[in-house]
Amino acid sequence: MAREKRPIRRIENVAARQVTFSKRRRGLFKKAEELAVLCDADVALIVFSATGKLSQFASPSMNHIIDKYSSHSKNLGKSHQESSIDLNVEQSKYSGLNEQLAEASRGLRQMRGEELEGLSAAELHEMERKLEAGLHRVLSKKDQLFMQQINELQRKGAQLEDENRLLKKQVPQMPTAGTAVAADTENFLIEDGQSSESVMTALHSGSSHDNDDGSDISLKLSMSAQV
Amino acid sequence: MAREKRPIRRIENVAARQVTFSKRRRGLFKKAEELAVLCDADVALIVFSATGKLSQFASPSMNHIIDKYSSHSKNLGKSHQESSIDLNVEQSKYSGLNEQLAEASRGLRQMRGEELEGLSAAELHEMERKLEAGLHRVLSKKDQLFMQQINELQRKGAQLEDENRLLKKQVPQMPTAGTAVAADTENFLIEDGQSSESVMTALHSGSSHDNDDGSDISLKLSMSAQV
DNA sequence: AACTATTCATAAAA
DNA sequence: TTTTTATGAATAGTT
Repeated sequence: MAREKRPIRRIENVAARQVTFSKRRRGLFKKAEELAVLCDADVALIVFSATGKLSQFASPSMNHIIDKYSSHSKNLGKSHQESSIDLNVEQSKYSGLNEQLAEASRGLRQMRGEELEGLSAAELHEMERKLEAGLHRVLSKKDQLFMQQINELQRKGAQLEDENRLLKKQVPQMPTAGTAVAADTENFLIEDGQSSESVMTALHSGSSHDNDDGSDISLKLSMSAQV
Repeated sequence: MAREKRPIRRIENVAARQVTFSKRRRGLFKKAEELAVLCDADVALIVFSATGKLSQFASPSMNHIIDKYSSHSKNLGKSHQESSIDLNVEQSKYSGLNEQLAEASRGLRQMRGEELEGLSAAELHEMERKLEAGLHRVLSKKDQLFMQQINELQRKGAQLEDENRLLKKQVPQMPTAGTAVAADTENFLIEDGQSSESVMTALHSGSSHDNDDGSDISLKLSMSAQV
């Protein structure tokens, strides 16, 4: 794209390669962001230079896209049968709660409709209070289940890590996986004070906006989707 | 880059957006590959179109890069330093959402209080609709984040399992080990038949009679009382 | 890092 | 969608 057309082969000269890398990397990231913005697409770009330095761009977030990617590529995936540790999520718990939520919501909506017609305000208030308390409980329960799920997965992961570490000790030649290099990105904190406070809820309307390929599936589980 | 310079904003016209997406996507992937080849870099590019269609490119392989990325961005944190896999949960996201929830709930509750005093029903209805939509969005987001979290943990767990399996093969004293399947992750699918019916919400009052557990029951009681 | 001469990418139109 | 074409961008080689 300039003085001469460069054949697309590995640039042997190290200095030249480095310079080209800098220039093209900038261009690539710029284009990636433009695509995301212009076309409302989810984009994730990860680049490691030959020297191991990381650059990244992600449209909603790297985690979001990697998750989406994982789900997308293997929905019919295998099930780690060899492992004694089960990493599957029990969905049944959630679906049950979601049904309750839907039902409660229906009730609430109905109640409100009646309210406009003119029943005793105090009476309605009491009913509403009860309903809300119920919903609150259900939602709290849902959060709790989510947190339980996460905690359990973390526990199992830690367990696997321990086992892993032990195994590595027994295999001297085994190289460790990750190369440590620079670092950056966003990172995580873990605290734990689960929510609290009030609650609420809701779900969505019947129109199933079907994607042709339902890539977004994962977030539909609970209650709905479009953010 | 052509007849006219286009501002980098979301293209509202759907057809135009689609056309631009096709063109730019091709260009972006081409550039990504060129960078990988010319500069001997590891590159991973994942793109989901607005309609959910996936496109991807990865230099050595998607799994390789995602793993490398995971190791790289990991823990500035505690434990698990030996492992390249980060099992920490990002919690900060939730706290922000919970604040929003609390605020929205406050608004809703307040609004209901006013309703009893007698403002225009239509007006109130509109306000309620808006508030509910907002709550809906926040809750959906929350669920989404939870699911993301769980997906990621599962993915990482699966990764550890794979690594584990590999290690076991190399340890004579430890017989078991399955056939190693290449590949990656897991996942569970959530089918979706999403509810339907719109809904909504409620929040609570201060009294926390925490769920001992009979949340379902009490909820159903209040509902039936209502109906 | 800055500067061009070129090639490339692409917006609009078909 | 793909092609065409006029034009804006990206960048290879140079300074």
